[in-house]
Amino acid sequence: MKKYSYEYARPAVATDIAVFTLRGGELHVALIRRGQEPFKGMLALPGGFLREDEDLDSCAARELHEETGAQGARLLQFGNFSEPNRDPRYWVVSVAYLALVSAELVQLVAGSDAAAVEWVPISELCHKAKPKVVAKLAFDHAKILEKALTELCARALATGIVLGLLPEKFTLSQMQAAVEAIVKWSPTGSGQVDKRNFRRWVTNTKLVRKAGGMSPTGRRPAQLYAAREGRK
Amino acid sequence: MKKYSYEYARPAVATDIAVFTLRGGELHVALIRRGQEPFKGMLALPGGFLREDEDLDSCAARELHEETGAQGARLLQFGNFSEPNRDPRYWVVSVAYLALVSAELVQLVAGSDAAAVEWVPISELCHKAKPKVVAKLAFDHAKILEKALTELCARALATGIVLGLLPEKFTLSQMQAAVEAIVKWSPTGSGQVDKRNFRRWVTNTKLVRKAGGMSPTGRRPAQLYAAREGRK
DNA sequence: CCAAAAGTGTTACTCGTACACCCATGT
DNA sequence: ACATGGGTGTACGAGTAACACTTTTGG
Repeated sequence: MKKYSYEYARPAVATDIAVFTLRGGELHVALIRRGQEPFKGMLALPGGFLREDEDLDSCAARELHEETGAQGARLLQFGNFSEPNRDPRYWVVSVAYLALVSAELVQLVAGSDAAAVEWVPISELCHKAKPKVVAKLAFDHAKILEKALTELCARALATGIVLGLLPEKFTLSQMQAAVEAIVKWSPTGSGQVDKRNFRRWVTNTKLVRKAGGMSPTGRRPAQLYAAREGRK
Repeated sequence: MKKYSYEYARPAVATDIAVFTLRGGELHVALIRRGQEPFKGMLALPGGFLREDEDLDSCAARELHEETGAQGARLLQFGNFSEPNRDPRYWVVSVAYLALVSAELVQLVAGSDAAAVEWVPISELCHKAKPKVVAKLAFDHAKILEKALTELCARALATGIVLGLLPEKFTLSQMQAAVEAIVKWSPTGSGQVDKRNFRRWVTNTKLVRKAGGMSPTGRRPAQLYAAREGRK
């Protein structure tokens, strides 16, 4: 059964992914209800082990696809977790990613270990609009999620990362709502973004282009935009 | 001989460290002349394998100490390198660190594989004041060093990272020279720092404190400063 | 007295931020 | 007609970047 032998001890290397999406205007993260010990019944981040024929980014993309069906999403590596006994079973080093997916394009599927994947609102995991995760998660995943949230907040405005939360075409109001749903969890965040400043910022940084057409949702129709090529 | 067996393949996990210092006003990096195949005779970054009782940061600190004698230096994790065949011998995933040490406090020592450690000026590895590494290094270490340099440039001014290059007490001119020795390799860098702006910046950000005493070096004596506690 | 590095303020500009009103449409 | 979200410009303050001369010492 144990087919792989080495002269020195080696850790298993895994990627853990904090997959975020927007549902009903609220930021959610995809979590797995563990079906086995250890931490049976607890929530954990999806993830899986690195294979010999892939690098870490490919591994994260593969796991993301296997567990959410999402393809080509924005993936961002943000940290390594290597404390010796973070997994009670055996030695595991995890590389943590965060991913942003558009709820419309995703269907959660049961993972390879037949555990259920669910969208959990951040508000159920953190209290008081701070990135402090108070919920109990399996392994050190509370710590990982906390760092993911912190990274996400820090980069929400700096890069075009929010675009991952949006459908292919979107209005600027939707985009602003997405940013606000993120920065709500910022440690320093007021949680409010000025509409005119946001629109000036978004047109200066050439992250989006007019996509033509109007959205008939709401009262007055709004211009549709799309992410500019170069960074899907 | 092969005492460790696992059900699935596992990579060896290593840390590779780009150790920078200042010698004669020039930025140098510590490299090992490999004594064995593969890449025998070529230069490589120092590094070593993760042990079961330590996390990645400890591993990097240990390797740094073993190969340079430096202790308590500033270590910054900046990337993972996991391409499947980056090591021709077997499967290795590397976590890359950069470290800044003060030349005065360091004695390079031969590593465990009895290979020689040498300080190599960046100007011998890169041409044209850009962080592009043109020298041939073992494995993918040119790529790693390139990313290390890019990170270093990006953070030279943003954080107190340069303080690692300086002795315990230093003058502001020395500190500015250290910053300039780094940003010289910046992709966007003019390579010049304004003296008055630098001094205002360094006193606003409370990174240093007056250490008392004057340096007799140079013509007119200069105030001595030291890194403020909280961040050595 | 001359060479060489230390030390010191002000101005212009850019960027971020705060703020209020009219417009187009569906009901 | 009115309620709802879409869309627009300006003024102030903070932070950044450009700029030159006097001071202190050793030779």
